[in-house]
Amino acid sequence: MIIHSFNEDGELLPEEVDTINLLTKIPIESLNLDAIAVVTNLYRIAQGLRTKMEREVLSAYGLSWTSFSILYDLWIWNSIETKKLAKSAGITKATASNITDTLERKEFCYRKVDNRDRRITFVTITDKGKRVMEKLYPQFHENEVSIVSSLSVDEQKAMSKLLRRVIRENNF
Amino acid sequence: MIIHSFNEDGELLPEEVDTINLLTKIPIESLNLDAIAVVTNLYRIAQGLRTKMEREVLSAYGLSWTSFSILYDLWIWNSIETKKLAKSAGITKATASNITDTLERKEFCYRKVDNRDRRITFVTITDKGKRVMEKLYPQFHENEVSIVSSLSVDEQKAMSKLLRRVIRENNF
DNA sequence: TTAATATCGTTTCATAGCTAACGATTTTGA
DNA sequence: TCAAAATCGTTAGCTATGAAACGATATTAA
Repeated sequence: MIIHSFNEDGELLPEEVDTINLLTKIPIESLNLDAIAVVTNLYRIAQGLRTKMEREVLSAYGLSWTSFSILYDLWIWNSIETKKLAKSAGITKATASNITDTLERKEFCYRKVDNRDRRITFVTITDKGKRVMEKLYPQFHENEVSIVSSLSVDEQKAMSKLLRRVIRENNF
Repeated sequence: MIIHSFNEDGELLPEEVDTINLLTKIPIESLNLDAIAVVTNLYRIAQGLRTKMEREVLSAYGLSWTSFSILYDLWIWNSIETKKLAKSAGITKATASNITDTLERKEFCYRKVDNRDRRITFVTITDKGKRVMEKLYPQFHENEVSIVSSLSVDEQKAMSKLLRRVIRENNF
């Protein structure tokens, strides 16, 4: 009956119905089903987005989602420290270092130690890297638009507004 | 000035402002800034969510995000085919196979071939696995609730509704 | 100045994750 | 009936990923 009151309008996805049916049988003091719905569905879209982009756009260029996001940052900022690169992509410095290796091997970027502070390494996009992004990004963006096209512009704006609040509150 | 009309209320995150400033200089026929905002912020939360959970909850149990999601599915369904496991977690069968290896080594689950169709392998959670989830899940859920607590219940419901539409339209 | 501390990027090592190929099994179609 | 096709999970070989440790450099404190 929790299901009933929670799914009066048949709004829930089939997986959500299964999950709630089973979770409510498990002895947990307080279960916040709305929070579960937000988190689960949010992550599901992110995962789908990533997989779709890798399959339909990025694989043709031999780029993973994370490699792309690193190259994207380089495209936007031209030259940037490894640390900022890692933070922006939400990965560790170690991973950023590895991915920079890969991108460097493909000649999409190069490294240069900062002379003023020799602990810092600047990563810079090459012309080859720029050409790839100029060809790649329009395709990426097209898919991006397509994925959210089921929402009206107002709904997109409303969604972004809520998402930003979550980002701010959690320092994401 | 695009920025101006787009950020009249100071709503945008600093990274968004940087990105738009630079993207609008790049020659791309049509740029849908609302779509970019939704996709970018959505993924950013998913990444933050995953990292936070791994650091603050899952690492104590030696579980990655994906290992957890597999174990969670087993907890909910008790016994399930490898293929469904992979689909539910949004990973390939190969990865699901690897993670099942790891979980089996920790004695959180075991495999059993289906007698009616010997191509199918059922993965089943063990008592040890269940005990871990009973201890782990409340902590996970607590964080889940905390992360979306900046939204009111109505906002959470509205958000989920929009998210579900995107999932349905994209078959995510 | 010098010693202690902090910061930055890399390396190491384990697991996660993908694609492609494979062996075993079941289903289909002539 | 029986060969061809489809399906399932695993393996092989690769890159991605993070934690921890490390070397080099910079900053701080005495």
